[in-house]
Amino acid sequence: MDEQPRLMHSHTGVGMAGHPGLPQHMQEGNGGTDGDGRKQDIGDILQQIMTITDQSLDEAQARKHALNCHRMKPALFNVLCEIKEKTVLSIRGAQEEEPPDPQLMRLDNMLLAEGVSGPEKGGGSAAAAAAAAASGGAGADNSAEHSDYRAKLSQIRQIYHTELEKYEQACNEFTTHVMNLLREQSRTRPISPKEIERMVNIIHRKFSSIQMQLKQSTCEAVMILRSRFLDARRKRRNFNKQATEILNEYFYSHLSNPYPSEEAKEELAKKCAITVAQVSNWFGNKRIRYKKNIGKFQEEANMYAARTAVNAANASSHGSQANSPSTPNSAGSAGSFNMSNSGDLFMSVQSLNGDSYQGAQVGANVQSQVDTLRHVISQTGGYSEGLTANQMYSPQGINANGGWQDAPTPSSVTSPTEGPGSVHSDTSN
DNA sequence: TAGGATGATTATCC
DNA sequence: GGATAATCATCCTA
Repeated sequence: MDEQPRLMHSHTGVGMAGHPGLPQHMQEGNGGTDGDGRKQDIGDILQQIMTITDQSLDEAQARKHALNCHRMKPALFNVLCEIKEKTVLSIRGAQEEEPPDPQLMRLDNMLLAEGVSGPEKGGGSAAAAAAAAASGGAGADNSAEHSDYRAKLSQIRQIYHTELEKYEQACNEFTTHVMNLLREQSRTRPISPKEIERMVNIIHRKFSSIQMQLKQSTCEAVMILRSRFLDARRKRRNFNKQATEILNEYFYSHLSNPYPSEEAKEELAKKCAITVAQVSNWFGNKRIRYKKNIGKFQEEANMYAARTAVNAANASSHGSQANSPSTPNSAGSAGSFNMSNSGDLFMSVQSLNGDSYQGAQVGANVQSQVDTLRHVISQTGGYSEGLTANQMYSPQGINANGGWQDAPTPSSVTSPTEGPGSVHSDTSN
């Protein structure tokens, strides 16, 4: 009991005496005989607390009960809470104000953008659509992959939400448990609501770090899925025969300047049921491959030239249809465009095997040219540089530098046609 | 199954 | 920004 005055002094020195937040009955304890009595009470309580650990369990329990029932306990408890709050918590509180984790924000944003978190809006169909658009592929072919992507994304979303729910549930349970424990303990030691709140925050932070791992894993899964989906765009499908023929017809009919305008590309794309980007790709590939191996493409060129000639012959034999003829494409060709202004197609025509176009409708004059040219070609081994005005087929569009000659870019696939029989070369013209 | 054909992608140039 | 050239990846056919 010798220590009692020292202890009291110590505590009052910290914040009891004259403390603005001190309860009225405690403040009154600074003077008077009643005050001396209360001091004695508080000293008593503190002494009991100090010695409680030295006692046996039963004794301690009994002492705890006695302390809990002590008439000065609430007052002392409040003071201790206040002291605690003003020292430890105020310091920690300042440190707790942390900015939001940028990594977590990135993950959240990504999950939101991919349609994994946030309200369900088609299971990330927007992302899939964007990916499909980026691929430039035709919609029909992508639809299967698209739905597959959505299904897998939906699966990821479901797993994510299930796990997230589990985490949240566990977090809530644990928080409740800890809060109950603290409330229980707050009967015997000063635990303020603020401290409990702080503890809850700590728990939430711990669980949110676990959630971040979940979010990270989910993001990785989405990225893998996305990359696989985008890789799928490399899986190409050959264009159908009809589309290839339409493109080839245009290419060989504009051989001197095989650079379709945007309009022409759009129209070709529409006719071929492919995208404009695919048309551009096709022409890019065709130009380079044609230039690299003209000889190889000669037969093909001849074939398309023949078709044009047939077209011309048809036009000729069926009277003047100069204003609206269409290229007699291969059977079943859905769309065709005028090849008339396509004089690159040589003065006359040649069939590869002689049987690809020799229909009854071929005009006699054309047939005659065919025969003549077939002869010439057979003598020259195909393409002959010696051919001049009546070149069957020549890489006339390519200049000495390996580039294409300058020629007006056709403004449209359906360019105005020339009169029947005007199958000629741009260069010769 | 090998090899050519072909659509797509990428780096580079103008 | 569009064209070219090289290359990749897949399709197709003998």
